[in-house]
Amino acid sequence: MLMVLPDEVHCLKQIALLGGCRSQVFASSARLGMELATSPQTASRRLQALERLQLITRSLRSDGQYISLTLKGEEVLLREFSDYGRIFGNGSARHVLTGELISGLGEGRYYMSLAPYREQFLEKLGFEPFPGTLNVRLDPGSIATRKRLETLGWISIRGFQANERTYGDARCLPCRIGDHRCGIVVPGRTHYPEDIVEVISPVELRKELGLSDHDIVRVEVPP
Amino acid sequence: MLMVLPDEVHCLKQIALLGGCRSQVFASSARLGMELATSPQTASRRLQALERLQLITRSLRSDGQYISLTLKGEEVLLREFSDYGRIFGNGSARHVLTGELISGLGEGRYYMSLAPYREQFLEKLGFEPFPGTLNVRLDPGSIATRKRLETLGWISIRGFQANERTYGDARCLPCRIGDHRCGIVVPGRTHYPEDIVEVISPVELRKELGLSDHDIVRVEVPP
DNA sequence: ATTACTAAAAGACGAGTAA
DNA sequence: TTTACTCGTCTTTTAGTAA
Repeated sequence: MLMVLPDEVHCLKQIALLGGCRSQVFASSARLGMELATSPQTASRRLQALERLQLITRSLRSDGQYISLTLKGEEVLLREFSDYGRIFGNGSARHVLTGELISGLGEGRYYMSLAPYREQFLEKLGFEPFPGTLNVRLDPGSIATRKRLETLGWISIRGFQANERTYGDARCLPCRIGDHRCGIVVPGRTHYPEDIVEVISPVELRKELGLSDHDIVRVEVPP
Repeated sequence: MLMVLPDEVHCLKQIALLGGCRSQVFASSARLGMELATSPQTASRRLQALERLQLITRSLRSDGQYISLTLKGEEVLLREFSDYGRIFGNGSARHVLTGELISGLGEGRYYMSLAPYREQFLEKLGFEPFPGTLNVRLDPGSIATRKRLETLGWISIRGFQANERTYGDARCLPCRIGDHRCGIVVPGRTHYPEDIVEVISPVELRKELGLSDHDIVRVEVPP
């Protein structure tokens, strides 16, 4: 687990605020120094540090530099956002994700069949998951909403060891599809594609709702 | 405009995460030092600094201290939250505030009658406000939602000078009550009670919706 | 104008101590 | 155990310089 200093997070945030999340942003150290209330030298050093931490990428010009956040950098900020979300409560806002049903690789089915996971879902979500997951590729417009979900109350699922293998941690967010209580499941540390969510439920949703590939699915949070 | 260092914000955030926003939290410098990855001495110095900035209040015991955030401290954090909200987009989530209609002090009516304000509302919101505001005292459950609104796209209203007086800045968030497009208005710098929102609209809502004091009002964001 | 380096100045850090 | 000092050390900052 790498340590990012508050000063560095602050710098990263300013870059993101300038638009460094969506695209690269042109900014000189002098300008960044203004925003951070430091000297250009310090701002420059911050950028070097962030680059070394692989939180940003840069391309230098003679009159400034193009900066953009890496995925890793965005994750650092997302974690901050999540902290603040917890501080200020998650309100009663309703989040709706829409996307198209796709077929996964069958990995979900495998993991959902493992007793240590099943037991935790039963205990923490209140239902035993059907062995299989519903994979949804989000509409572009739902991706921002997906990021917002990070601030909500995820239930953590602990990993375990078995057969000389390690099964990782995961987390789960209660949700609903139609009238069915479900859960969005995200595997622990790995970097998961941001436009895909994997949903479990007590029943086989595909059959229950008569869904097939490319159908539009609507996931609502909270349930 | 006071300057709060990133290290100090970080410390403030940890206190809030421990529950310092809702009530006072018992924490020793040693414990805080653990969370902040610093020595107890540094954590202690941070607390002293935050107290001097009036961002927290403390009461010392022989075996630790009770800490709680002040309103000012919470505002600092809220501003951070708002920054992150802007970075990660504001999603398509729907926020609903409910509360009881109360009668204001007539100040809203006065301010809404001033041409420089009226013109800005027309330009930026798309309507000329009825000269008067609807004051709503939020249900306790809506207060967290109200805080969440801070991360959304507020429209800024500039103040002006007239008759040897200064009229302050304000900001406004488009919303709706029933089928009427409205706006939540918050005066600039002053400390506004967190459980009250002031709503403007192109029409006299009290008459239009047949409302009177103590009626329940439902404000939806976005419109 | 920029970035990045070096070196002097400033400031923060944490061990030790007292209450 | 605490908090909050002091003090020596070390890190960070910024001014200055070069590219």
